[in-house]
Amino acid sequence: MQTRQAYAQLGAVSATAELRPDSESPKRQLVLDAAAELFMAQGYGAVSMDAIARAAGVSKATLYAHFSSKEQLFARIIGDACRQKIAVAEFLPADTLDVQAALVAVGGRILRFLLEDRALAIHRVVISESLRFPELGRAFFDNGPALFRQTFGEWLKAQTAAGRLLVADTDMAADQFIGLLRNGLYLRATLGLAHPSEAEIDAVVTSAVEVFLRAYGTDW
Amino acid sequence: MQTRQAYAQLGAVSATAELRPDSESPKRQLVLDAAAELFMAQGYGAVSMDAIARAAGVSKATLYAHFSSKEQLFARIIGDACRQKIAVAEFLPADTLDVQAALVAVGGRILRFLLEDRALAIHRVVISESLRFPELGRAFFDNGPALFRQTFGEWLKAQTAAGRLLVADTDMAADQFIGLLRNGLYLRATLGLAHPSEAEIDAVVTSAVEVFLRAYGTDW
DNA sequence: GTCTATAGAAGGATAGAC
DNA sequence: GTCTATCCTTCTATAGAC
Repeated sequence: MQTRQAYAQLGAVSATAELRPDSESPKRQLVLDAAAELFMAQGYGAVSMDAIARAAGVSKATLYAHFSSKEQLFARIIGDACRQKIAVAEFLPADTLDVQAALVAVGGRILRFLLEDRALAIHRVVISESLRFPELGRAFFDNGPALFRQTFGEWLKAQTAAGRLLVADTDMAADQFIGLLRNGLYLRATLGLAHPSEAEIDAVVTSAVEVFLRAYGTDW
Repeated sequence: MQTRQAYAQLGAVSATAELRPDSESPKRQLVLDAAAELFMAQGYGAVSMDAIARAAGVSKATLYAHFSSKEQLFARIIGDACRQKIAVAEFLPADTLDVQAALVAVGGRILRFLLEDRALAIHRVVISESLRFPELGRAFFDNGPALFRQTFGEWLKAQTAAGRLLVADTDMAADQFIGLLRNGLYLRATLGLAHPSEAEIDAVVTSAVEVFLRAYGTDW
């Protein structure tokens, strides 16, 4: 049985593989991995093709045999990363009676995902280079925040129909839920100032759900 | 009468001057202005010292006579920008009876400030370069979000003492208010995807205040 | 496909004249 | 202080051998 799996992406996750099972060339994959690592850690400008070739253990000529330019390689790497998925829907059970528990579960999942090193790196890179590569900003937004907003918005609508929530503007409410999660803690992590503790994360999630339910709950 | 003016900075605003009335050299100021413009528009890596000299109308040698390196010039420009102030306190009247109106006023002010081209540019640059220049991330955070959180948090505390709000954790609540404002609309602007309309801004502010008051108000 | 070697351009920084 | 001219390094990209 093939279950319908709804995914919503919020940034990216894990390696750059999988989307391309045609791993024809092993060296090609070495280049992709090395480039992903370097670009995400340091951004476009700070990484040279020499550095990528060195890290991948191939020559520059080989690198250029597979990718026609630095820009193309970068766009490919980050574009792919933006299309990686995070399973969110499975944290949104359609038949839950405990809305609060569901929100805490999905909120914790989202915030922890956003705080992962890789997600932070992609967020940084996309913001930095969205002017030079406008298609990346679009890919990131469409596959990340916009997709989540739709998935979560539909769940809010269903919960409202079931009488467990009172949400009129589901897009706005979904954005607000994210906003409540992605607060000062997240900003600090984005700026590389501090890795938040599990306790801090839990506190943010708990409080966010509380605020959200006071605004949109039926029994508060 | 010299009124006490509390300021909280959220990113930066306007030119890079003022902090340095010792505008000894006119050329020095030309360099600072040109560098600020270019760095904010394109980031550190994409801007060359040649380009700055050209835009400022001076030679590279003159540029290096005033600033010892590209890194130093960049850190100086962005560091100064992070210390620019936005007046927030004047939008937080201590004696207001209408909490909702006060929140709408300060919320609109904050969101519109954050959406200014210059504030967006600084936010982008600081995020991009916070790994290469850790002191910038710190300066931005301390002079921006952290300062606002303190100012706004104190106001929330006063309102709670006056019985007009019910806020226990003022830091958390202040962060949440910002988070409610800085949602999908802001992200879209950060990525250069769309300049939000005044109507959209107003809608976000209104809804944010509504949620905030349902969570922390006394008569909702 | 893969390598070594290098062309050709651009960038950061400086020397030396004025 | 300011300029012109230039050094040296690094970068992207490619030629040519294997």
